[in-house]
Amino acid sequence: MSELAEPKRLRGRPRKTEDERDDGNRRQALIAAAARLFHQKGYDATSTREIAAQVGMQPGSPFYHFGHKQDLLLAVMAEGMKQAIERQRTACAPLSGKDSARERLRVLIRNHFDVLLGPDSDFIPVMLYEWRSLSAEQRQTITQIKDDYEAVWIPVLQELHHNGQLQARVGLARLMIFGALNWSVQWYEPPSAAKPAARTARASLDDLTEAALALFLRDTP
Amino acid sequence: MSELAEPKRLRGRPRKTEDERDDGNRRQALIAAAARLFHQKGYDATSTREIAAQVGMQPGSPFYHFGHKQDLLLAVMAEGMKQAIERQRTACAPLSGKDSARERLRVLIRNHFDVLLGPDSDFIPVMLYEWRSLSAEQRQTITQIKDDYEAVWIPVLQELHHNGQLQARVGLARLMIFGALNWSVQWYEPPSAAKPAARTARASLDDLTEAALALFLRDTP
DNA sequence: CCTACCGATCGGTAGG
DNA sequence: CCTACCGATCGGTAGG
Repeated sequence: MSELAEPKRLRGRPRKTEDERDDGNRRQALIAAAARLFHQKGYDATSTREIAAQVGMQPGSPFYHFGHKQDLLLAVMAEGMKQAIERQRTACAPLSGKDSARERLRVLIRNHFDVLLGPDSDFIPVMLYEWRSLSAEQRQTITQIKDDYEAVWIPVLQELHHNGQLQARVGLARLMIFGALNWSVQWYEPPSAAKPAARTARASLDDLTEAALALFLRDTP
Repeated sequence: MSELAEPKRLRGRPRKTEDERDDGNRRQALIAAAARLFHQKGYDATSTREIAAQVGMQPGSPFYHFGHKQDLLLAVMAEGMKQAIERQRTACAPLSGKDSARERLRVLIRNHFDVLLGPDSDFIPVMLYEWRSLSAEQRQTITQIKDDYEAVWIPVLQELHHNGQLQARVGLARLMIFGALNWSVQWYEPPSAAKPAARTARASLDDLTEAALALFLRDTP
């Protein structure tokens, strides 16, 4: 009785129903698992077998979806940038022409920290730290998407530069600002309620954002 | 005649003379070769065989000097930090109590860029980007040395904070400043006379230093 | 997507 | 430090 009444199968291979075809589904699962493992252990230290095991596949099966391990890495990065651009667009949507350049930068930085350190934040760190493992053409592909992402920042930084709130040359300032933000992947630990006896008060992503603004920008005149 | 008159052997295995024992010599050669390769291709993508070949050893011979590949990685990082601390001390030596905090920070940043991007700059990038490949104890070892290096920065940043030249909390400011500087490893290309038709005017390490100061510090009142 | 498999490479070791 | 070697693992493939 209970067996027949059980609507969900918690073990074994998932059923493939008519309206829930695998299609890109398994592919997406591979990308997500790869992102997690590449982030945790690095690209070279992760075997395609581990990725397969994480999604319940056999060792050779990832190569049905991706010809080479490198293609999986590219897919992780492309998916991550796609999401990052989408989230950036959403974050900027409420902004109007009335918002100051400082406020617009705040929104961009806050969203960037979220993409780097928030939930589902395996993809972009992989992109930042596994660049070396891409082929030359693959780098071109990602560079184009990354340029799209950064393009939104440039007019904001230029306005701040003209304001006098940002002193350094805009080109170098952009590189250093992204460095300061991206490096947080190396040291940031989210404030956890689980570890109440943490040594130091952990900063929130809002704290990081305010600190970054205070570091980079002069007070508005 | 000419053979007997030839004092140097340019080919073959180097002679081991009485007063030129190998001792740490070969060990140092392994560390230097490992630093170069780890920097170029990453730790996991570099085989101990390649390192051996670079110094003219047989595939198994590095393990006479280092029990494990990981120990070689630790040695690269420790050697790099030792040199970095030494260079930082030398750079700071000419400073006197009369120098402003801004000037002291300038010296620290300029030296840091040199350690990251100047000649013989394979070691520190390896330390920054291969942290993940260390064991827990190894990380402790390096963390201690790194704390020594950063300790010199803290009073300088504190003074700038009290001055009002540095606005952000000193702790977060330090992390973000190091991020901005360390990230340069990812994008910096030295200005090369060899490539006169370079697309953009390449920045020198002095340029980077000034840009960093302009980005982080307010004008002295 | 699984089964069954291959060639290559890798970290590491024994014994001198 | 070399010689000779081993077990393990890995990316990738043929064939269904």
